Amino acid sequence: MEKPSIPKGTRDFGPAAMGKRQFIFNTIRSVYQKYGFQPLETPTMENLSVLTGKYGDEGDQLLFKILNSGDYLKDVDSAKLEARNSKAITSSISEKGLRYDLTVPFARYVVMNRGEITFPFKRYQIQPVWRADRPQKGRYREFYQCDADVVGTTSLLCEAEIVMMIREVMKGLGVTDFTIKINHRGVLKGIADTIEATGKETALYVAIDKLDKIGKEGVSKELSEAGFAPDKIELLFNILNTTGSNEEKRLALTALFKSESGQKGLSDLKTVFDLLEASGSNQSNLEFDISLARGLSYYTGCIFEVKVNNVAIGSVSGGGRYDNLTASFGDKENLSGVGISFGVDRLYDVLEELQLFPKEIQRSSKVLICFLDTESMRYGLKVLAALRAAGIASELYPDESKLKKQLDYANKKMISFTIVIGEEERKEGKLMLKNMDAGTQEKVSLEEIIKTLST
RNA sequence: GUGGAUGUAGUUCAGUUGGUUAGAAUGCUAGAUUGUGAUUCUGGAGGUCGCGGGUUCGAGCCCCGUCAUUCACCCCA
Repeated sequence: MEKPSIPKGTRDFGPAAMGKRQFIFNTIRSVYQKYGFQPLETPTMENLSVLTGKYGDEGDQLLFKILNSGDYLKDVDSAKLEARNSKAITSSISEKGLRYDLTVPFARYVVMNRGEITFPFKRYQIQPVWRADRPQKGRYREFYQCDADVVGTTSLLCEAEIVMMIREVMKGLGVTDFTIKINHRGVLKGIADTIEATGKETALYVAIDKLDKIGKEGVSKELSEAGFAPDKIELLFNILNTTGSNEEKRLALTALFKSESGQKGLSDLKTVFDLLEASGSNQSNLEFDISLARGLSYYTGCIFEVKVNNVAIGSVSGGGRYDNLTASFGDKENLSGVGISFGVDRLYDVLEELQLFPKEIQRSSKVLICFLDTESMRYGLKVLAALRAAGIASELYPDESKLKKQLDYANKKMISFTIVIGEEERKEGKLMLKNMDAGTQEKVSLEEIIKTLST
């Protein structure tokens, strides 16, 4: 027998891990619902025609494809098959793939159901996605995303609410030291226009996005290799060196940018900041980061990224506004959308590292009923029913074993109370309640136990 | 897709310039304790040293290949 294993980059989640994961899911879900988002689920697999071409060439390579059922080689062009040309025959042997993110399936859903949807449509979606890249720290082939998006409005209130939701989620998780980075694709375009990088925007954005990672020297090296002149690179760093408050940076760039898209980006950001102020929210944890670019090619307006400070892991959340998404599904009236996505798996690693998981979530039953003889077990069944009727998570040890073993079981399951039932207790009509954390015990009535454990 | 590191008990790891029967801690299990756990004491089970080949009188250790894990790059949650 071969040793069993699971595919690279996938994980099992045992009871301890699930308690922690559900804490994260519940926190995010309740914030989303509080802001008026409604749940949506889409299929694990999509038709490849939906997925391909939405994530760029790199993204297409990272799609997991599903082999057609049945005699999948029957209709394949034999010349291509003979030539071992995998790419050329992919379309004939596979027509479905696993979803790569939640935004594209959402856009697909909106286009398919737009007759029935009331706009602006606010939906949240918590489901796993799959990417076929090589796993590393904080990076998996199967992982969960928690998305919230609004489509059908260009109002910048959505952007402001995204900032507020991020703050609430982080607060609910107990994370205090974090930074919400915000930028705008228009600002990036403004930089590109200012240093006359027309046609080389992508190389520029990719390079400056790495600023905090590889530093000024790394970025200028990369840019000169991409054909940027030294004086342009110098000009770029003059812009990126803009310091001060969000407002100061915005004013400095407003004076500098000549292009329309640059000014549009700055005025959008001003509106978002104003809306936050008007909501009674300040700009704490919010940083206008001129060098923030983000990879996904479909963002067109504001872009977000959330970093937990002093933890060596990539961003735990990201998002932005996209204007052209439904257009790629042949939608004539192009809908604008804006959204945010939290990476549960990374949040998990962060909370683990900072030891922020509440202790209670790891508990299962609140009380374990132990018994010493057959008759006491039957007596315990009534106690068990009464406890459950009172809404107290409880269980009865199923086997007739030594008390030692039963208590050991309670310890391992981190059950904080046990009830011991023997001949004495049956006669007296009282139960021995034992606090497993303190090590104390006393004989009390069932009513008193229910009262104690209900709090 | 590119490059580096690591594979020894369920887990975390020792293992000398290559030398006889591969160890520890922890966990598991049974007992000391027939009504009291997380402390203590005693016993027990548990290993194809990732896999395949090579060098050697002799390989856990050296060499080659392979697979797996992991870190970094590209890209990304």
